[in-house]
Amino acid sequence: MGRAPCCDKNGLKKGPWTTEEDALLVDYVQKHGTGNWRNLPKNAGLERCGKSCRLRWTNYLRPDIKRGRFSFEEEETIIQLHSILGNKWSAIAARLPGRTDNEIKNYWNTHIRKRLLKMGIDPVTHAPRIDLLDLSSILSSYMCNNPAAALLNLSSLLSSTQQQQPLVNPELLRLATNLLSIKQENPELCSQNYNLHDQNQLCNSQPQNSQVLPPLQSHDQLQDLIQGDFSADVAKMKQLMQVINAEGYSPNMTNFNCPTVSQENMVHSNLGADHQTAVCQPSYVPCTTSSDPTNIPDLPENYFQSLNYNRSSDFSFDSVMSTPYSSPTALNSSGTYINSSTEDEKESYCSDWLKFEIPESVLDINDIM
DNA sequence: AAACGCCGCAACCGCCGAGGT
DNA sequence: AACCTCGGCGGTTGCGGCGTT
Repeated sequence: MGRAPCCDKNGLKKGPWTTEEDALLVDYVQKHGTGNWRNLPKNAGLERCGKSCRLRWTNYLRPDIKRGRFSFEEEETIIQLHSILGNKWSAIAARLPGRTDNEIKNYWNTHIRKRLLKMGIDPVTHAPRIDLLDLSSILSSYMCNNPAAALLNLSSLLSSTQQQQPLVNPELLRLATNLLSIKQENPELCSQNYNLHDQNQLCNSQPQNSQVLPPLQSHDQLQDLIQGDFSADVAKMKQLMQVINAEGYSPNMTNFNCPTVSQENMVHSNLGADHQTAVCQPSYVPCTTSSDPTNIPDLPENYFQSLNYNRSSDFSFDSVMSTPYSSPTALNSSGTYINSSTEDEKESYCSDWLKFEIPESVLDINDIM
């Protein structure tokens, strides 16, 4: 079966449209309307395939097409809709008058996607990148004596790194694996030497009380048990945990099974084949626009909790992250994102466009569902 | 001024589902 | 049921413009 290629290799013209061709197409459509695209080029005197004509018309020549730069509101809408609809460009376009799916798709791929990546936000899931949160989840699971959860997190992390580009620094993964294996093999040791102290320190204490590291006698015992160069790993892990802890990195993060999506941000949708799919409803964290990097706007109480990181966090993400195909730009000490290119500077209203409410007129969830 | 590389966007490609015969 | 046409969609490509060296 299958169907013959629309554009066949029949000597039909391909490539950019000339103004003459545009004029012929516009003239024909204005007189006869669209429909039966296959016969249209012949009737209009065009040496193009119908598909090419249709695309040219819908993406470029249609009179109601709005051209030019996307407005702030349009960007907001696109991002929000994409978080719900995914790459359903036509569905997104249907809610943006004057914009075509192709245009939105291009704009997403060339601007928004890159910007989200730079901010450490996964443009697919609209959640903070897993390497920023899952590793911390593993670490906290470990430190809170929950090796099962830690292993679960770690295995999912490992499988994701095998399928795609590595999202997590392999060295840190190895470190986490090492610690987990120690804990598995010697639970009593770990509970003696880390758990008693660490559970208080990491799970129950306030950040400001967490500067003290666990006693180090465990270190020697660990080395006795583990042949090889593990001391550096322990030191690194301690250092990492100290940073996480001292900086108040998510004191509530010990039990998040879904580290990137809070319950209040879940929207139930029946998009796609699944009848009831939970979809992330993101609420992004604004960065600051002003030159003052400490100027963090007031936010709802649960704003940062929804992302599972603390407002005061300046956990050094870059130190944890490897750099997939598009490496995020470093956060500075106040969580402001540092843009380097002129284009980024030009578009550095990144702060506000990350926090928004979508107009109900644009997004009627009933429509989508 | 020329060469080079990057980026954005228009256009193409291949697949799918709906509907007709 | 099988086959075909058509419109539509998402992913990808390739070219032209622009900035940098």
